[in-house]
Amino acid sequence: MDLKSFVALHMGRHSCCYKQKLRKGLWSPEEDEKLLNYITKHGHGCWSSVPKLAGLQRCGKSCRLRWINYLRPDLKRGAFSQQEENVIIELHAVLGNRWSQIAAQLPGRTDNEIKNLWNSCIKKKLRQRGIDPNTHRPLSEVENGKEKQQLTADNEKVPIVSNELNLIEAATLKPLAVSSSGSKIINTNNNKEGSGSSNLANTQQKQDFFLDRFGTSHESTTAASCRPSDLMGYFPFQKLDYKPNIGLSMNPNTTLCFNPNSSSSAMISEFNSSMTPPTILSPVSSSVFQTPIRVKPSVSLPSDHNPSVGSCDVNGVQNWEASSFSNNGSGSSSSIELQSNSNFFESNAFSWGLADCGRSGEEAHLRSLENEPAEDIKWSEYLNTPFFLGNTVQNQTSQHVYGEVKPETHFIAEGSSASWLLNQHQQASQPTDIYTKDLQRFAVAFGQSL
DNA sequence: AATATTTACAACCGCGCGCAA
DNA sequence: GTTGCGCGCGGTTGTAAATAT
Repeated sequence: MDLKSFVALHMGRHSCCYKQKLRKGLWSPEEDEKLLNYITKHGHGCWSSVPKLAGLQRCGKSCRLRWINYLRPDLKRGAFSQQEENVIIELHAVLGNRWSQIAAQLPGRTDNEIKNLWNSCIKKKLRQRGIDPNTHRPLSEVENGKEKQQLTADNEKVPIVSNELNLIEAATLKPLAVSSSGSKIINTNNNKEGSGSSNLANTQQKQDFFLDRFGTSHESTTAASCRPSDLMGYFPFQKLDYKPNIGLSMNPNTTLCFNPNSSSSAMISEFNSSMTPPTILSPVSSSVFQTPIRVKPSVSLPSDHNPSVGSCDVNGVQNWEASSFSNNGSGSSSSIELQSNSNFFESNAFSWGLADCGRSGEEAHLRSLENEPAEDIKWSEYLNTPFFLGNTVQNQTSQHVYGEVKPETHFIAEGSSASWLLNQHQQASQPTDIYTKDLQRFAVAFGQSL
């Protein structure tokens, strides 16, 4: 045996393959049949023992992979639909290269399949449309950002993610470290006061949060590589100079009630005035906006975490007056000011995903009913995306991803992005860690923006 | 028709995590 | 606390088919 063979046999092979000479490479139909027959009859049990019991000259790991990626009976075969691609793009914007989590939202698809599709197809499509597949932002913006970052790196140690970090801080309604800063006028413009020293104490912590939550292994080594678009979907108002007084009512338990007296139209008009492309969408559908949203308790905050938030009525309905949120801890009525250069709405990622979706008759009907601008309906479409309605994804074979608006009086927030993301996070960490708490705070705050 | 290149997909590999001994 | 094992994940490589030259 020459050195090359020795190395190939002993170094490049998984430990389970050391002892015997095992087959590698493509599976033959006979091998497939053996494995399929065995697992069909006995289940896989311990994978390391499967090949022996099934009469295969393969390692258990290889058998497992073959089963999961190819032989499993519940696999959906065939090309990815446009809807599936859209889902992948949106989920990738949030989750990064967490293929298994993305695959979990696409029944019948494997992480490997999705990963391959991304690397071979979607990446290319996005680039052709001028979108950076890593950041989900326009390529020009990304390139400019890199240049700017290079120029300012030495002078300003404020990471690019600061915008999003500030946003999430705003959304959490109180400082991550309460004692660090009393003033919380959130200013997410780069290089402005909002990223000043009072926030720096938390910057690393928050950065870690994002890197932990969203970063991918190859992109998480620097703050600059944390994709700003990771927050797409979290903050549909990112582009706005958002001074919400949306009259959202909520109390500490489980139910969010939107105050019908509140003015969403003001926000919408403000929103409309700040956006340009026709594919950009209004943040809310009034049909959704005026209806209660039930939130699972796991999403809501214990009142002692945020005593300034709301009160509980006898029905367990949380009265959460957005306008009365104090972001400086004083309890006085003040708005949460979000100013951002993070051009969520200038990013083409979402519009790309929606570009193929025609306007339905249902849409027009709703628009006429509500006498709202077209963008409102588009937003309701968006809210109906799997990103917001995780359950929709699970059942995506029966419902168009960007399907019709369902004007129910309420919907379960378990399927909303906030709780969905929380669930995702809880899968990855202990629920008691600080980041989960922050995310919980965010989840509550996100309900506000719905 | 032959060869080179690209594409799409399958499979491998290393690493890290959880768990039990 | 350490070690070994099984498993799952994500990055990378290998390969066959398709396409271009």
